[in-house]
Amino acid sequence: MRAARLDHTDWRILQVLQEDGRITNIELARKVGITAPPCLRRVRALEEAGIIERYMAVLDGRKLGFDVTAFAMVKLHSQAEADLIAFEERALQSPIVQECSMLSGEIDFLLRCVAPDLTRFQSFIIHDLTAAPNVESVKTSLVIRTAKEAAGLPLALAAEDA
Amino acid sequence: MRAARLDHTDWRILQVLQEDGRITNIELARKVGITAPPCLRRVRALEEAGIIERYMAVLDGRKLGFDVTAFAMVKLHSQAEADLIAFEERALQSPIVQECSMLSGEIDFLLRCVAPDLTRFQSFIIHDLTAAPNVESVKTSLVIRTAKEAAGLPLALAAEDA
DNA sequence: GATGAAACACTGACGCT
DNA sequence: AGCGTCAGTGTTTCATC
Repeated sequence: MRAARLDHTDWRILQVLQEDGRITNIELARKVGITAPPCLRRVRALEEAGIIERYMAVLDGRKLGFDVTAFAMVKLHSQAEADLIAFEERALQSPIVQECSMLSGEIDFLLRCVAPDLTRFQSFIIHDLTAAPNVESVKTSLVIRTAKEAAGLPLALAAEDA
Repeated sequence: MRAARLDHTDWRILQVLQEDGRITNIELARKVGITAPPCLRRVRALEEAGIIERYMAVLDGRKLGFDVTAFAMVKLHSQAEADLIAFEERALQSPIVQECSMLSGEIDFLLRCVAPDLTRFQSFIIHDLTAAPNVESVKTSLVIRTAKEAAGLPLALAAEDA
């Protein structure tokens, strides 16, 4: 589903809400140059359309004891659709998997993983990934540091027509 | 910096706010079983401590015209700290780079990229990445589908002591 | 898109346990 | 230390133009 055409105000609303999801509607309205009621109507419409999927608090994993972030690159033996889906569903079972992307090319899946310690991560890799059916190989890389973490979409790149 | 010890209520607050960053304080308080004022005090403390980094709206990239998501795996010639930092800073210049992680192992950097189309993505890879100093190789993989996108931390894994 | 009004939420001060 | 009650202020949200 593609959205109805967005105007400049909508883009600015999205930009601001992506930066600060808890901004009050009044301040948001002020920032985009309209008054509160139409601003709220626009936000609701963007939510309805699924353009705004949800709002979330971004937490600091390190401060909460998630000392390990890692990527797992998975190759499967079979790339038949049913087999891809089967693997995906299995990967999603684990709370350790934060993000699961199906890729084109040599690697079939890239998993972003978070764990409290290496032991838990390793046991996930061995018992849940390597041991899963159809898995040919799993290569893991620990994240040493993350410079920019899921910062949000670069809306300026797509808002040129508004 | 490590945070002060969190109790069960704090963990539930984090869990709820990660799910719904725009929940009203009153409803949040109700969900975690206390009244609004102490609940708000806890939230503010969690923000102060940097445990809650920020709040954001999660947007649907596809509906906004970001048809391409891809990962770029970069190897450098030199892994000296200054060279790693130099590359990182350069990568962060581009709005296309959504996430930039320094890795251990063969691959030095993994970049999560978003672009409106393949042309823009390709031009980024060629002009900004491959042409950058110290870059040995860049391998890219397009994301065919994302099953679970940066869903947030699996707080249950770390909250066992509270 | 703006105005005004009513319902609701936020957030301070204070007392309690 | 931390929770709860109360009350003033600001915000959300609806009807209306």
